[in-house]
Amino acid sequence: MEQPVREIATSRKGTVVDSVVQTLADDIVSGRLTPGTKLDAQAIAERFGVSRTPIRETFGHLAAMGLVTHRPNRGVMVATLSAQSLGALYEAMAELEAALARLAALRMNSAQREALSRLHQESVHLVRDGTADAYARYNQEFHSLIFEGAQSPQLQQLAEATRTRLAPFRRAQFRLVNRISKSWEEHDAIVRALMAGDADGVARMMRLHVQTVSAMSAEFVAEHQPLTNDHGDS
Amino acid sequence: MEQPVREIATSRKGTVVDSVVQTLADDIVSGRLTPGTKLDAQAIAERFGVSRTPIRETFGHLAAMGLVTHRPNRGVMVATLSAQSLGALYEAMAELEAALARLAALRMNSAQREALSRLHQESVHLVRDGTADAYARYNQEFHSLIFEGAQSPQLQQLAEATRTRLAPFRRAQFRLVNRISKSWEEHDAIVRALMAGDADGVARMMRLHVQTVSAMSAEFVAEHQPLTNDHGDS
DNA sequence: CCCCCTGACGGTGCATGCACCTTTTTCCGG
DNA sequence: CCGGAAAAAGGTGCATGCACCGTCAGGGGG
Repeated sequence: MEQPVREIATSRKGTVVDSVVQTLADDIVSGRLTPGTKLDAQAIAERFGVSRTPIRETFGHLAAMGLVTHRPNRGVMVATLSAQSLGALYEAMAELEAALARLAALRMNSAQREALSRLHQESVHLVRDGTADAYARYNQEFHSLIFEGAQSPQLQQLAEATRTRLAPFRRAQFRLVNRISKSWEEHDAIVRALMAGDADGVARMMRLHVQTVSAMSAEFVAEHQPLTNDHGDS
Repeated sequence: MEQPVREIATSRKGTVVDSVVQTLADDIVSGRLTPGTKLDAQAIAERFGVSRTPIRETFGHLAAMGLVTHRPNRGVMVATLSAQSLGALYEAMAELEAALARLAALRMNSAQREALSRLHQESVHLVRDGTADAYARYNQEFHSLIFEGAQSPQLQQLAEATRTRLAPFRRAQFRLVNRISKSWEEHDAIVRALMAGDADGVARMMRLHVQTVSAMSAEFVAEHQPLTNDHGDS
């Protein structure tokens, strides 16, 4: 037996298990592990050069995040979502983002408003000649700035957790035709209302914006991902 | 050495650890374990007649719920919240409940509206001659009916999780003078707006209602609980 | 007298081993 | 040849043991 290849870069951590959580969560969020994939505790343990005990703990964390589902005595697999569960998650996301946007409209200081406005304006060119990835990065930053502007750490955390759960299913929504330009226009309306201090208007627009994304994503999933029944397949 | 007394009632479940999670979570939520209490893995293991391994996993679950904080190599303790963290949590709760109330106003069917209205009307007498506990139970039921009426499972779950996190700190807010009658009046306004289908109004009132509870709770905590320093944690 | 270093102690984090549950394969009856 | 039951194989859940880290007490140096 040759020594196993440890993926953990620096062992200077106070926690071995958290590294694995980070890595696996990123694998799922980034799509390297697709929904439905079964996670073999032994294989992962060997992959990280640790025993199964911390891996089991890792699975617990991932399950708590909703990234994997855990059936007793039957292992864990990357979470799959039925169409309605996905819709429910998006609805939650829409309400969370609407609430955060409303608070942001009430609380952002001038520097933050400036930063948001600048980011948004500088992204105009992405609409015409940006890649889906580049726009996705801008989009992420846009929403993050609003999250921070809301100055509501717990609500922000809930939104980010929900965003993480949704990540495996939002993979490539910006590839849909015209989605980028529509998205940018929605952002534009949001920015203008936010600058004007129209809190309720911002909330309403943000809710609609996320709902639109939801519809797009559902469409995309329906086209590209044959199944997604909650559990129990074959 | 007599055999350890197992607290787990029936062992006919599919998960030994979940029982412990349930029990400990309930101990914390109900106040039997107060914030700041250190949890000794060995003692708990013996108490439930199991080894430390599943207890460690249990701790992970509780930490994920935010009920305990986990310092690496230094054990876990029942979560304490600083005043500002508590405020942030209540703010999140207010926004979640407002969103749920708004959806409930849009989606509740007549049977659900009827049930809510009846519950609320039948609780009138609690204002004058009910105990704090009795009113707390009605209050719980009131909010639960609205949660269900919103028909948004994910958002409901977030709200319930947040409610659970807050539980250790809301212990006896209804003991404050006049709180019960004020609370009932707020509920009354909410019910009337909800029956009228005024979604935005319901949301606004619910947000204010929870914020009021927040202020009461903060006051109560300030009076009865000397300290609570914390540090955020996943 | 106070501070810091050091050694012992307690407790956590992880490895390993074993029992049970699930699943699959095989064998027998129909 | 096919269906079902029983046994084997694989994997999960938990117990136990050990190494490392954090904490605290005691002693030596400043």
